[in-house]
Amino acid sequence: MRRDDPMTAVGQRADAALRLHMLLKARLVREHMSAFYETIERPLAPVVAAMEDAGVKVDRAALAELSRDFALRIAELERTIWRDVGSEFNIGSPKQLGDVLFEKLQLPGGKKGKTGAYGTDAGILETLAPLHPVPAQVLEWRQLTKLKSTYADALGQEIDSQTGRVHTSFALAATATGRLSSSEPNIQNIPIRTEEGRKIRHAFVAEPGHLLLSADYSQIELRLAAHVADVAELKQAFQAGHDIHALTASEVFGVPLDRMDPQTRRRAKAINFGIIYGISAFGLGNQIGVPQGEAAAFIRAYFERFPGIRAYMEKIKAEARSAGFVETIFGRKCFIPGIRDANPMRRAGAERQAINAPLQGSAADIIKRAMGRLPAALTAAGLKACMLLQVHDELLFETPEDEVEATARLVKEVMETACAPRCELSVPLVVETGWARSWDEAH
DNA sequence: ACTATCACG
DNA sequence: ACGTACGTGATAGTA
Repeated sequence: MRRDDPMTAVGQRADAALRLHMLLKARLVREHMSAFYETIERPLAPVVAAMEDAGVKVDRAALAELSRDFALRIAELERTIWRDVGSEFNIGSPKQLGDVLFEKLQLPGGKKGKTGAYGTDAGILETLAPLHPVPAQVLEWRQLTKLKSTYADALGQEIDSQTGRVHTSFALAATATGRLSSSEPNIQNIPIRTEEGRKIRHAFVAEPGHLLLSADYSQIELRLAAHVADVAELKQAFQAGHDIHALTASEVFGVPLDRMDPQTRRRAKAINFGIIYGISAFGLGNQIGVPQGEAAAFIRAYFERFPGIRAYMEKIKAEARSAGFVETIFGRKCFIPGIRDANPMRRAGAERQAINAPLQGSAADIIKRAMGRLPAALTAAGLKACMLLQVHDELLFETPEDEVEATARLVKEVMETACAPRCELSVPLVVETGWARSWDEAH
């Protein structure tokens, strides 16, 4: 474009967008991704735009009260920690904390990382907790400062003073697997796992006369693993609605189902997570607190019971090596850049990505497909529900109180049949729904 | 700008 | 011997 071209700035932008469109469309055709794009991605854009525009109501006063409560408890913990250490220091400085724990208090632990700093993350502090009161106090201090700074304070600043709502930005093409991401503020990492954290989630509420409806896929990635690896026993367990972690525990550890204990089931659950992540003995051992050798034995036992899973992992790694990418059930390509790396460690990391990406990515395809269909389905049913948020395997709606049950039934149906008719699964998808005035109670 | 940490699925 | 669980984003400290 010449500088003296009479075209306006707006016209130049439109021209650039048109050229970019032609370029990208040609690439979609060349790579046979047009149908995928038109089915999954393009219908999603207006849906996500409407979600961003709608926002979600957050109780500013509740967050402010939490902030004050957290501040008091943080200050008290700070005094206790300083007293037990015998000096004042910045607890939020990993450097100073490392010096305190491993030099001043002489707790056992080593340097690590290329920076030569002491590690002080939650796993390490948990290991040290039986030896001294300070590590557990620091863990609680960290939890409360996280909740205060990231959620009670920063999230509170994002609330629109007119509407009382927060409006996130969803990125549709930011991740390697096809998931959405959320930022400014990120509403895909709102606390839920601890009682204190749930107090934050409790501040996400419905307008008067309305309810928040949550619908989430149950164990979707594990179901997809059973499907793509074609493991008869796992598929049957999902078809029968059995407890999959208990079944895994029974098979791997030889404990009869009617005598299953929580500890054994918890280990099996960690193994199942490991399968989705592209399991390693180090990672599993670290997660469940057993030596790497013991974890390796668990993995061997698992593969003996479910040889189809191992076969699938070998197949998908070979596919990634030859093509440089793996595919989801709807045909999305997930590129695996390090798969031919000469460095064994980096290559192993890429192999875990190759195992995980089709599972995480297929789950992303499925929920995107459901999201693309839901607005029209709701309208056709005469329901006024508004889709607000997506958190990877969960959708959150705001509905008039008297429509919530009908909406829940419709949403569940659309989500559970999201694969049809293009790619039928050999395992059922199950969606659980719940509703309440607040997001935490809707679960 | 980078690192460590931690919130979520 | 090495040193890793998969995918994100926000905050505070460090340099």
